[in-house]
Amino acid sequence: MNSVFKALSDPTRRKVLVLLRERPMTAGELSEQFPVSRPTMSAHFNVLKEADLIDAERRGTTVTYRLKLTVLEDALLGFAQVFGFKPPSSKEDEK
Amino acid sequence: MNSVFKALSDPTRRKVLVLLRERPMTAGELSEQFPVSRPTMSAHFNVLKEADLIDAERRGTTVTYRLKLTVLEDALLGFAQVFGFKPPSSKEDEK
DNA sequence: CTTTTATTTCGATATTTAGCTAAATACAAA
DNA sequence: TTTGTATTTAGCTAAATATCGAAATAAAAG
Repeated sequence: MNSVFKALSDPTRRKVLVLLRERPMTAGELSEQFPVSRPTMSAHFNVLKEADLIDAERRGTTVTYRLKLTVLEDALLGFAQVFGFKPPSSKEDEK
Repeated sequence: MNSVFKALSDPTRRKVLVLLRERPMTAGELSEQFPVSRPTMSAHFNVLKEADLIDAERRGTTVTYRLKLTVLEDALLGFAQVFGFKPPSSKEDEK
């Protein structure tokens, strides 16, 4: 859980997670969204992998990253629960 | 919000927040709970103050720190909501 | 006014982190 | 098998962070 919070402490990495929320994306696609070099992005992907927040699958020359939602959810909600936070009710819930 | 996640990235600081969840505590009381020096703890308190997660009140020679729950809640649940996490239903909720 | 107690600031050091460029690797295609 | 494309690794620097002991500050007590 420490590694998860460490991973979340960088805004670039948080944004990567948000992007992956929609669909898996390749290292290249992700890198395009940020004003930093590809090696730097690769290092960020590694931190996220170490924290088990994403996983990687190689297909030919490309590597596709996928969000591991449950790990993120457990860390975030687990910590939130310690403080007794209730989530805001969304429109979705009310349907 | 970046400063909040930065603040949460250190286990000592997360534990300080957990301790303050029960009641406000002085710098000294908090420091006793950790195997680091008082100056180091003071630096951690500063990071938490910068992130607006705690506030300080001086009474005589002691300084009492208090958790600012709403700031923590907004950051945590705000981020969780981006991912559509629903919090686990607690026994409390069901009462 | 001097001493004691609680806490913070200062100054130094060690470690970690984010970033870069250049080089290496892994495949696919020609 | 050479070339091209995608990505990672290596090696580096600069900046940020965590830590310490010693000194400074703030307030109360004697």
